[in-house]
Amino acid sequence: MPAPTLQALFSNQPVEKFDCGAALFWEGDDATHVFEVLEGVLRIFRILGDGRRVITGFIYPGDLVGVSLKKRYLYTAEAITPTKVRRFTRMRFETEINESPELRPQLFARLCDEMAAAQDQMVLLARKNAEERVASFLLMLARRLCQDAALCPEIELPMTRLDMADYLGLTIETVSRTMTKLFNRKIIAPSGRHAIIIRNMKELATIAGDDDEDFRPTIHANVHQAVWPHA
Amino acid sequence: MPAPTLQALFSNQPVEKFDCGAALFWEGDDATHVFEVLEGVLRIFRILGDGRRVITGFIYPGDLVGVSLKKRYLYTAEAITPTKVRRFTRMRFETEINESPELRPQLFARLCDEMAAAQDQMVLLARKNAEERVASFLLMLARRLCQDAALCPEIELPMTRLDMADYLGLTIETVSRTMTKLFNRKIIAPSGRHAIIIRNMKELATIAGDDDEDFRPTIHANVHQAVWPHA
DNA sequence: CGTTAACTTGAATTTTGTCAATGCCTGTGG
DNA sequence: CCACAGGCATTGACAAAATTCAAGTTAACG
Repeated sequence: MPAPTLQALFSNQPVEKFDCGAALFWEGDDATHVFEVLEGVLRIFRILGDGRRVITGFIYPGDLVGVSLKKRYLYTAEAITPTKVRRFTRMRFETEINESPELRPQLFARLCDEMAAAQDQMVLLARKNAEERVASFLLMLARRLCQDAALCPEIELPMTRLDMADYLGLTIETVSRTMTKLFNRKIIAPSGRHAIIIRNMKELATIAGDDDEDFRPTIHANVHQAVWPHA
Repeated sequence: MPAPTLQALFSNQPVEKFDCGAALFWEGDDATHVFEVLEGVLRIFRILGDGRRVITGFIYPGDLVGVSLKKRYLYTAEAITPTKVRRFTRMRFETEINESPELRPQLFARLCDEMAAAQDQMVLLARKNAEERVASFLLMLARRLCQDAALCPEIELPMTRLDMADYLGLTIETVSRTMTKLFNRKIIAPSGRHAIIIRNMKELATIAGDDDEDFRPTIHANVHQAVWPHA
């Protein structure tokens, strides 16, 4: 018996295909299934009452969708490219996880990664300007798409500019202008509309602010001394 | 033997006190312990290289801190008010969780709640304006501090305006101005500097956009048809 | 009761969003 | 294989929202 992994768990399930724009599930649907993505890219998003859309993540092959949830899905998952997935019922998935001491920590680790990504995104949305957001985004893709980013500077952007905007909390125009600026500064180069080449990874990282996001213990200590008066 | 709960798990650990401004741990520290908060309020935050601060959450009694993590803490946790906590070593905590089929789903549920909160926050930061952000924040506190919000309209705000600003992705001035507007419109009333009274919960919820954040399936279907040209 | 930090308010500036027009891929059909 | 249509992306001019800078005001604590 091979070492049980999350991938292996799904490997006997039939493969399903989704076309561009097709939804795996909708926000508010009963959370009945968990999916593993084999091929393709998905966007997961929520929509406010007046139509504003927020993309909370992009899903790539190897990722799971629909795990970290409640009774109902908290977001819609939609294919950006032709996509292949395998699925489990939620109940069966939970049983399998619960019964396997090997699988549990794997799932836990994934949730922690997801949480870490969510926090990075909160930092981006709360305090980074347009240029920093776009740079951070491109850098994240670069890191996700290949381990040694220096080796494969070409990055595919399967999502539209509108997707990027709704992920970065910007408008499509601001994303476009910011990309143009990065092109002009030779930090990236266009490679068709849906790919770029990173020409200056170091500079991109500097702009993104991913360089030295480090804490500086001596400083914080007395800066933010909040006082609780009604003790 | 009583039904095992996460609270009970900590109940034999000694109680530790932290003063205002004291840190339980720093971003980047080895993640050695998990904490349960008994009393007080904490802020958890990260700092960018140039000093910009992002508060990713406020922690109240009953919450756990330091769980959803990697080798190192991803954020600093600092007491906003005099705080009492109990702690476990991470290792011992993991063992206990792993050995208890009752505790595991409880922890899992908490992580899912945390993930859901993180997504709400991403929506807030990506697409809501200042007024919506502040209203959402006050509403969240109201819901957290008492079940039936109508019954206890007074809400304590132990954090400073700067804390609120760094949580909401705004400046301290914008938070102040927005609060003033809500005061003038009689939606909330000040109760000292560190508490408010909600005078019109319904209106506050409308402003926050928490009313009808519902999906409208018929609309999305063909709106965001991204195309993948390089198939 | 005075000192100091926190908060509020105002005016000017900057960034990003909005609206509108143009340009360019991409996929389709001749 | 090429021409064309339609969506997507880019660009520009203007408007709006939030930030920045600069005083003032208030409230907590010694």
